[in-house]
Amino acid sequence: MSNFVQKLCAWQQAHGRHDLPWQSTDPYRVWLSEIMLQQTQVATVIDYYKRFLERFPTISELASAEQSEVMSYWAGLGYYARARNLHRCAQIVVEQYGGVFPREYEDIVALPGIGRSTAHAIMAFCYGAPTPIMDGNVKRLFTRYYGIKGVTSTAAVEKQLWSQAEKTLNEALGDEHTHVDMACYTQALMDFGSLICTRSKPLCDDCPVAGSCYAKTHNLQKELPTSKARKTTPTRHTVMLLLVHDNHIWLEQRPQQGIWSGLLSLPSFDDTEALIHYLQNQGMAINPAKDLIKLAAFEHIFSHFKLHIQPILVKTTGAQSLLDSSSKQGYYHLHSWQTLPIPKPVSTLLETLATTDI
DNA sequence: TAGACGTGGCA
DNA sequence: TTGCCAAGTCT
Repeated sequence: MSNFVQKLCAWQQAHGRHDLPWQSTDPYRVWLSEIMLQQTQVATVIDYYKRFLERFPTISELASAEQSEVMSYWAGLGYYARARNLHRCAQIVVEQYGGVFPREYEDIVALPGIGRSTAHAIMAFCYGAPTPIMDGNVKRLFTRYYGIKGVTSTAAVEKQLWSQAEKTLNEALGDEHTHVDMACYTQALMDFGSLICTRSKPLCDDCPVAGSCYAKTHNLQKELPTSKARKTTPTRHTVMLLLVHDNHIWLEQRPQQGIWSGLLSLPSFDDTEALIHYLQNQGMAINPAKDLIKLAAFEHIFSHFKLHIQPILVKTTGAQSLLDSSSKQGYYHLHSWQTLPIPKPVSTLLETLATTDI
């Protein structure tokens, strides 16, 4: 079943990226790009790569440079151990291999900053070695295509993925009717993961292997790869308006969708900016510096997230809107809202307000 | 082996 | 603003 490999290679030739500045069989260029691309997006790397290569055109020139100068060409890229390892690696290649990048896997993977995947990538691109890579793109593609469940960073799933990658490749290589261009296939895995089998909203309509894809067949594109459990509950922020008029508080009914659906609550906004717009739309002349009184913020815990609530008090003496019984929005007396359907944190807030001197 | 390592894009 | 992730490796 080497169809997968063949289809991906065909896709690569037609739709893949062919103009990246490091695409060649020169180990120095490939190695440098692989290091820069670790956990870093292509768009970010391109300029750094060009500048770096211009200053250090060969491994020997890199090896003989001062570390501080090497670092200066890396500044801003992040993960600076990569640059230190790169420099040290260049010196090792010069000293131990006469300036010629090694060809054997054991030698390559022993170099600083080069792990299993990078070593395989260098060998596939430069030497056409029949060996698979395993990066974020391949993980996403394989978990979906083969329906591999579980968090991909765990040892067990990682092992499965490598094993599947080898199996897939070996089946193609074992088929005497199939020629596998390793550089093309390796680039295909990464381009495909980055351009078609994307994290969110994968372009299954443009996918040549969608017909045999587990995730597509079972409609599990969103569930795969399995995302790891969050450690801390996420925090959302909201700003609540306490619009007070003559011992009355303005309440509105929550939308039917989302939290507290249908309950009465204070007008809520993503930020103060939105709150000001709201007041202006109500025809209120607002001086944000003077009329907006920030009360103490607090947090409300839901099952799946924390809500950070910033209450803002606005006292108005302007014309009073009447309580509209159909929309339920309007001014409620500060001492007669207790029987209304109001969410806990809001009633707590109103309680505080009613017993505070305003 | 889980955590650290940087920065930027995206929802 | 927060969280997640991106051509991973090292300790």
